[in-house]
Amino acid sequence: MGPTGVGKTDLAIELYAKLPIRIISVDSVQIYKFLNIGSGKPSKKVLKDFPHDLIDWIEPTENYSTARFQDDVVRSIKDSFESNLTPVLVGGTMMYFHHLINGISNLPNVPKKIRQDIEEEFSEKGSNAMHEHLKEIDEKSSLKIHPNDSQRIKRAIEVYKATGKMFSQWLAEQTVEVNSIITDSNLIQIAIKPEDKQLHRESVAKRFNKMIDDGLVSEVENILNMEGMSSNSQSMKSVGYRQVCEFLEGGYNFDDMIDKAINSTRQLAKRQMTWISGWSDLVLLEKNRTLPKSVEDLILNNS
RNA sequence: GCCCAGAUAGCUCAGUCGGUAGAGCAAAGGACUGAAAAUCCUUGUGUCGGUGGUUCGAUUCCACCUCUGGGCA
Repeated sequence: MGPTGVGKTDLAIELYAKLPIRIISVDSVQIYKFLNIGSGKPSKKVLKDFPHDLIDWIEPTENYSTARFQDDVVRSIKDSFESNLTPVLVGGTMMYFHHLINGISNLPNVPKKIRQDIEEEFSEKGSNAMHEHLKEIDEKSSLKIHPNDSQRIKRAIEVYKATGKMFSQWLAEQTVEVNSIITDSNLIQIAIKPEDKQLHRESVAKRFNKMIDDGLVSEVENILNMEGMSSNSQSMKSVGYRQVCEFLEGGYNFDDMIDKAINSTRQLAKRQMTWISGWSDLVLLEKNRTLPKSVEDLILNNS
């Protein structure tokens, strides 16, 4: 794991070349088909020679979630062990890693309709009024969630609407269990962090400019033209895609779009680093450092 | 050359009827239970262009200078 643009894929590929492993992607954007350039997805050729699970896994019109990821990744890890390959999970979606390792409550699905209704109500009434509403139905959650935090307010309300039970109640009752596939495994957690902050800032800018040169704008145009797609789709909310959509809709000029996208990418990397700095049991690698020998030994012993 | 406007935080700008200043963005730190590349929280930052004058006190008023726009020649 590690922030965007530190070379996680390269390291995984290197391992794949010499050890019996299976690469599983932990990336909430590369999971979408057609989001190639802007997600930093490995090329078709690389993916053919070094197959990754959970890349090109769902349509860009779909909504994905942490919960769905937990199911998908556990299945993938099982398959991997069954074929005598050590699963190597690679990616930067830190919350997916977090819940895989620490578990997540088993909560019921919320029907689409309810979510849409709340969405509408929200844009009518605004965040503070909805927070007041949450306070009436589920005070405990309202205390934990900041009145500006629209997303978490919506989530708490939708769970209540769908089940008649408070979100806080669900969390209290549903004990969080870590999947046995994790507790039974010999787990090594490795993070790559940028060797130098300033250098990483620059490489993020370079990387985005290269995405533009590689045709990110037309990639986004093509995706938006697909049946059922719009700039409101969840997949188009991700860094880079969001700013290009805004540019195509006339909100930003070209140069502003590039600046905003680079900034957002840096902010993303910072948030990813916040996860990492509080992470326990982590082997920390600087960029360009090779894996410790112990990791290779473990993989060999596993299989 | 003349006239006008401007010069304040890293950037864009607000403001001080004279008592040394504040927004947005950026930055730094943090949170994170089905959108997480999402969503949100907290916190700085200053020779107020330079020199002099008036004043108890000037970033604020005045003069000159420098620079940057725009207009007229």
